[in-house]
Amino acid sequence: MPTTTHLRSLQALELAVRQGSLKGAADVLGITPAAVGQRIRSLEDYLSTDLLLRSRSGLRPTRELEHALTDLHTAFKALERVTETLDFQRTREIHIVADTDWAELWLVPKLADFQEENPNILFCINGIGDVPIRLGTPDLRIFSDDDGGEVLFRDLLVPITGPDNLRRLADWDPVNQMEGLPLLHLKEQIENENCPGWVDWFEKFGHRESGTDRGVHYNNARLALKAVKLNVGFMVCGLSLVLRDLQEGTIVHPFPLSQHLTAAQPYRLRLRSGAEKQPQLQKFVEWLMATAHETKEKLALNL
Amino acid sequence: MPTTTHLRSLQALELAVRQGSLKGAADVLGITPAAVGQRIRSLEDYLSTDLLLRSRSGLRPTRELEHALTDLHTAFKALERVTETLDFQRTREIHIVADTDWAELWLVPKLADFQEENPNILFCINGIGDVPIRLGTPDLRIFSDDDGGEVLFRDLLVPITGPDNLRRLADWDPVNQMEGLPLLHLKEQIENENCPGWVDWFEKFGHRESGTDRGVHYNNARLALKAVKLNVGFMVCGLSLVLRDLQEGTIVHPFPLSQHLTAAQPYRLRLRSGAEKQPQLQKFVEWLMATAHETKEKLALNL
DNA sequence: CATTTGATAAAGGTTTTCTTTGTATCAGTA
DNA sequence: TACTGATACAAAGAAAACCTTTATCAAATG
Repeated sequence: MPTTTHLRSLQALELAVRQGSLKGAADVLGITPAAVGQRIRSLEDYLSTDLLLRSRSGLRPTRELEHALTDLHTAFKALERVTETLDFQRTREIHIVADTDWAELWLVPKLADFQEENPNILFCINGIGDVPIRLGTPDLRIFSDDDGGEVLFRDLLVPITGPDNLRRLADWDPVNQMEGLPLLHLKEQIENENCPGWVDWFEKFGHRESGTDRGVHYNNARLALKAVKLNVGFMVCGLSLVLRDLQEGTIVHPFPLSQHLTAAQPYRLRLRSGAEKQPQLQKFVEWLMATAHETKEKLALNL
Repeated sequence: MPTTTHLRSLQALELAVRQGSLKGAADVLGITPAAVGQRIRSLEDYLSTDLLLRSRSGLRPTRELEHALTDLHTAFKALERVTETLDFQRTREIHIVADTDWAELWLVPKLADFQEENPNILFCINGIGDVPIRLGTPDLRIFSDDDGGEVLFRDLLVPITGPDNLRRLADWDPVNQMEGLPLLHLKEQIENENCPGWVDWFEKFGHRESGTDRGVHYNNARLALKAVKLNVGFMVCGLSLVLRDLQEGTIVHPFPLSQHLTAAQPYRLRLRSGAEKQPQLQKFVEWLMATAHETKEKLALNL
């Protein structure tokens, strides 16, 4: 009962014949041509028979090999079907459920970098992305709550507005500078005890006394931010979510950043159990932690 | 185009299902059950799906796996055929052509030790053995000539006889002790210039003057040795070939071993080119050199 | 209840396998 | 013919996969 050895050699061999070149096989396998050559040579040595007639312009199986070729193809075609059935490609996907604002304004803009490095990893974030949503536990959950998980960073909440609105401030009441100006609120800031907004900010830093809870309510930060950029008014927003906008000048912070509130909870990352063993998630989490760390440092600089 | 990874895991998986136990698969693969478990677990981790329902009494594939099982079997059955076609089993064989006497009296008796350690390696020595002879170059050639190759040891040639014959010596001519006693010759000793026999021995050490080339001729040492043990007469024989017989007392050397001739050439080992890369030959050559070294030292002790 | 058998876990070591780097060879082209 | 680009080959060191060992645990067996 001969148990097959040199499986990887056989795989390389089969591919090399199919592709007609070591290079071709190497590309498919995602390794170097030299490695493919070594795989095949090692089998040839083991059998002490030549299997491939090599030439620059294409390969040919030797007679020895030719007799085995049909079975060889059969085998690896079958294995490919196994591969598909067992859903190997799932291991190329990452499914994330996260705080909407954070996902839209922090994660997604930065994700392009990661995907450039890892074009084969597909994402599904809050149900949308490269691949359709799946049933079952997502790979990662990222929220600003106290349910545990690894801390990414704790956000700062600061007032922002469109650049044109700065002028209006200057002309205004010298004591209560914000009095009467249009406020934008996030639904969450109103409803959620732990999500500080204008009310808390005015309470702490002054600048306005009346109607601190009045103004337009937005369902999510992305829309509110859009409005801010159109100079609709003033909002209190996670600094981490708008660092780039501030840098680019599409929005401004009318008060010193020292006048900020601190988020009740940091953003935390929770990994589906078992997920830490999957290579694509290892990569992604590593990148995520590093990128979050960058943000954390930028926030610290602005204190 | 998903290229299949974890080939060995899939192999282990397939075998485990077929055998119904990790242990069974391990035995077939020639590795430990723990290793089989690891192979399969690594795939399960990679896919983050269970594939096998383990229990002491048998394994069952999970539903996930069940769908892939047909293809999995197809694949590895096909690979087995490939294996056979490419003649993997040749790599379990060692084909030796060697000096007949050396093979029969030195190699074969010692070979049992090696085969005990390596029960899967099959031998064909001078056309006979576990497997039939093959066309083409044998893996090893071992002869006492000057055609090059690695030296095993140089034999000493000494007179031997059956234990009962010693008494006859004692009663005999005090000067020419061997005069008139029955001599056994090997055909080679007569025909081959470089194969010293009685003629050369008497010439060098005396003990007999007439008819040193007379007596019975044998085609090979094994038969002659058999006759010696039956006290048929006296022969000159390679010491290495009869060390054990001397030790056991089934034969004796009537003269001090210092009265020996030296073989014209040592035994030399020549490996078929390319053979050094085959694992079974590496093992065997290593064993052979070590064992030959032992013999060499025993010969040196007897000088 | 003791024993045996088989699965599991962790640690450590070994072997494979891969990448890197540099060279040689061939086919097509100027 | 010399040049150029693509490919195969070789060797060495690095990385990853793989295996063994040892010990533990649980079910099956006597």
